[in-house]
Amino acid sequence: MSLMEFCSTCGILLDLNLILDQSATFCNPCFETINQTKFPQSDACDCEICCFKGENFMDQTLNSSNLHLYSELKQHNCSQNTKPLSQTQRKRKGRNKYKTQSASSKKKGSFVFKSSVKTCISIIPSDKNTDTQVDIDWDSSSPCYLVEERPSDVLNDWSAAAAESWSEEYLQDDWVNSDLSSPYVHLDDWGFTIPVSSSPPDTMGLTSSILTKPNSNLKEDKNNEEQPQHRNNSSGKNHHLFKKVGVKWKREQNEYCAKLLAEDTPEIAALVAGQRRKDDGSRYFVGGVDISFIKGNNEDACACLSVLRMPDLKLVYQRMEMVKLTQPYIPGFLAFREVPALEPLFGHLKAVAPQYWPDITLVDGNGKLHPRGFGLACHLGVVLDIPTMGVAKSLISAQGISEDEEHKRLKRTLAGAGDGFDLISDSDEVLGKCLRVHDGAPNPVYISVGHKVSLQSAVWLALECSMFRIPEPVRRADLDSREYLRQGKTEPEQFVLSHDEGN
DNA sequence: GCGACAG
DNA sequence: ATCTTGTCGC
Repeated sequence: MSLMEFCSTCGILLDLNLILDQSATFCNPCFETINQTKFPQSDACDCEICCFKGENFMDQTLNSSNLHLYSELKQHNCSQNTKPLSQTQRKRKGRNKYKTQSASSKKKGSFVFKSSVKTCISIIPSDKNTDTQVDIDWDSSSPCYLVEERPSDVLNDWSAAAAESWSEEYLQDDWVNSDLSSPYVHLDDWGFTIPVSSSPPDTMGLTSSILTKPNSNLKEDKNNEEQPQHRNNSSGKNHHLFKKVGVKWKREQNEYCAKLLAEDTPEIAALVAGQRRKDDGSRYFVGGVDISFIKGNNEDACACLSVLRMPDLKLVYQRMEMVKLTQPYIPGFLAFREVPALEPLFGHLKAVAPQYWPDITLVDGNGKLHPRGFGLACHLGVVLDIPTMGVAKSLISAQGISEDEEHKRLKRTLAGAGDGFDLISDSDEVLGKCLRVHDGAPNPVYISVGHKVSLQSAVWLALECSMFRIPEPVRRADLDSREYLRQGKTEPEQFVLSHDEGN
């Protein structure tokens, strides 16, 4: 049973069998025309409810992946159908993804440019209160430049201010101006190619390619030929800021990685062997950490450490406090954002309730299952020298592992709690396990070694402390820190189970 | 060539 | 990480 679809441009009835790209709702002739068109610049819709209100488009060429932007714009410009589409309507239009994931940031008048140029990382501040939008080319041969693009006619004042502060911060780092050609060469052992030049020419290429691209602004077609030249010459209007943060962070990860222990300590081995759970009443404790955020603010967050007593999963200790996260989230470098916020929680625990010091801590993120084998769980474990393991809710692409068809097929074979399969890197190392942790939760979770624990033990522990899809220690940390924020609390909150209650 | 990549 | 709405299954 096929649905009726009409071309968004000319209105002709479409033959659905001929549409290759399901997100497209254009007939072939219109598609061809559009495909060579640029987004109209400064041609934003002005209707009250439109999510493109106040939006400026860069003169990107339309293609099948950004067609939905064009159809949205077109729809609202023609002043018809100004009501937002219902979810089912959106699904039929194939624009569900766009609506649910991007609409909120679009509303703020933010602008995100996805670089198509290799060898650089582009950053655009999306909102003065939110995280920096980071788009990274993960080609392993890419140098690690963070590039900020802000043509002055596209981004407004607050982003200019944000960019200034970023640039100041960057330039204070000694390594920014250092010669990259020698000190970092050893990183190549891990498969990274490090840029030799101290200025990133490809980035300039990116910039000029934006500025010189012919701009077919629909409203000003007379000026089309002149404008690119003009803008390209007035380079003083544009600011370009660079940072080589990835190089520094990769080096740090490699240094820590040498200290990583992916085997059970005698204590963990004994615990898993059941020697800590005999009827003499001895129990063990499992910690869980997580950080929750307020919508629209990626700096102020609530960090939480929960400790549960096993095997009854009773909460014995918890601390939540507001933290400032100064670093942006960059996939592969999550630890640099979250570890500084999580570390103090363990200091408090030691001071206040050392009797509840966890035998192992579950971390909301990956451990060895990571592009460089050193994710958040490893990082936290090594820094604090405690046993940790990673529990991630979605799969990170790393070392040949990705959510491909084969992976999806394997996931479907998992029938119940305890079922799982190894995640094997392209160099045949088992980096983690895709594991169904509970019968009621068909979605698996990704377990990997953090520090001082083997994968087998980590899997056993994950199963041992799960009542739902997410193992209880991290789940409690997640749920409670979210609730803390929801109630607008700001003062640290601590809970310690008294000795009497405990028995 | 582009996209996708924990939280 | 955050947002919303709808849907499915027990």
